Formats: sequence, structure tokens, C-alpha cells
Amino acid sequence: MQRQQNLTKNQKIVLDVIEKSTEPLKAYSILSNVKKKGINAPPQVYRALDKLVDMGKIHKIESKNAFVACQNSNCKVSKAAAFSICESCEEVTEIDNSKISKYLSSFADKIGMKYKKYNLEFFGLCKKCK
Amino acid sequence: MQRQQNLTKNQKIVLDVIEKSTEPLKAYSILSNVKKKGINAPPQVYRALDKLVDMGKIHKIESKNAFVACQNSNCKVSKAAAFSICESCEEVTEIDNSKISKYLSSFADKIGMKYKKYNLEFFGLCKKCK
DNA sequence: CTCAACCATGTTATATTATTACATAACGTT
DNA sequence: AACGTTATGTAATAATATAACATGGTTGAG
Repeated sequence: MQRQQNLTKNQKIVLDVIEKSTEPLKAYSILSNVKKKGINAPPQVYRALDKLVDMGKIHKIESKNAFVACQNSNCKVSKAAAFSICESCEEVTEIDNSKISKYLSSFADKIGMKYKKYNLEFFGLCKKCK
Repeated sequence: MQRQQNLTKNQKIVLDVIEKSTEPLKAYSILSNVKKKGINAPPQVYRALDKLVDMGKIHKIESKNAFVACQNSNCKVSKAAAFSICESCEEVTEIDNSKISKYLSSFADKIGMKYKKYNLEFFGLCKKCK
């Protein structure tokens, strides 16, 4: 019953590449990065990505089909995440989500939903670009 | 200078299909729905979808690569949207976003971002399914 | 008017993202 | 050792999205 620790070999390889990247990585870009480590085909990458997302170790930026390492220890619990995405420099930053989480979960209650996670993406201009 | 009114022929056809659907539609499903109306190829659909999203007439559910009609008049202004997505019955509902909008835009200010829009997707179980 | 600029459309081909399906191996449990 | 379970490997293909280029219609400046 793998949970939290004990990543498998492929999961470790994929997570390592994502953690070392300064920007969100796409699945096929990850694949080309790990060919030398013996990962040869898309399903191997996608399987690892799925599990890592499940564990809260990484997040998928849905609007970009790309993956980033979680920068936020509490995601392991909630799997909820919030990002700001700069439309000029493309920088993606994970927002410390404890306040947002509290607010959004109370909101979910109000609309009668049993909420498990959320994904929030802000678009605009970051400090540098505006 | 087309804005708001005056949808083009293809935009009308695509919007019509989306508005009549009770669930989010994917681009290729839209395509197969409108073949009989003379739309033959993906770019015609994707071009219409892009414009309709720009105008705030429809929204893209990023986690599903699917499109729904906007149910919320103020989206035309902000282009921001929030959805609840049931993981059991797959129902997607647009959340009336005026309160969330206010909260999230103040949040964006706080983190120093000049925010243009956001996309928020809640996952969980809807009233019926829980 | 007319032609030049612009935008919408049409069409083919291809790029990109993701999954299915099946075969093999590794590992713990009894 | 035999079994069930999970991880891995591999080939093929499905599903999503865009590039590139050709055609046609509308409009408004000259």
C-alpha cells in the first residue's frame, strides 16, 4: 500500500525532473528528459504523473497541460491548489493556500457540495511584468 | 469590429449547440454535431470556440477540455468563472461568482498581481450524489 | 466606383497530448 | 512454490489542438 514515502523507481525519476525545473513541465518534455534513464514511452510518464498528483507531490496546471512540484506542504492533505499565471512571462507560482482554502471550503459547504479538492488558476500580470 | 452582438455564422452555429446541451461539450463532439450545418474541420470549431470564450459567452472547463455556455451575466465583463464538478455524476454547474469574484480579486491584489481573470474548479460530490 | 485591407471561412496536413491493450517482471504472502 | 498484486515495458492508436495556406466577402478611403 504505497502512500507518501516509497516512491517507485519511475515515480522518483519523474518527480526529480519536475522538482529541478523552474517552470511547469509537459509530459512529453518530461519524457524526453528521462529517456536516458530508461523511461521510453508515454504511459510510463503518465502513470507516474497520475500517482504523484494523487499523492499531492505535484500539481497539474490544467490550462497548460503541465506539471509543477508542490511548494506547499498542506497540499498533501487537501490536494487543492491555487496558482497565479503571468500572461506575459508565463511564470507560474503556487499561492500559499491556507486562507483561500478556508474561504473556498466554506463556500463549497454553502452550495451543498461535499468538496474534495479544487483547482484555481489566476491569469494576469505578475509584479515584474505589470 | 465584432464585439458582443453580431456573431458570425460559425460562431452562432457552435454557440447554439453548446447552449442546447445539458453538459459540457468537447470540441470534436461539437464538430460531429455541426457537420450537417456545413462545418467540416476542427479549425472552424476551434476558431469559433476561441472567440466565444473571449466574449465570455462560453467557458472552457480546463480539467475536461470541454465547453459550457455561460450562465452568468457578469462573466461578460470579467471572463472569470467558477464551477463545481461532481466526480460521481459528472455534473458541472457554474457558480454564481459575484462573491467569489470579490474575494479572489482582493486576494490577487494582495499578492501583487494585476489580475485579468481566473478559473476555479471544485471537485467533489454534488447534493444528489453525496 | 474600385481596390486594398481586413476578417471570416474552408481545407489539408500535422503536431501535441493522452490512453488502450497487452505482455513481462518483481515482490510479498501463505 | 503458487498465487495475487503492483509496477514496468512496449506498440499501437485515440483524442485534442494548431499550422499553414487558399478562397471569399465586406467595407471604407481614395
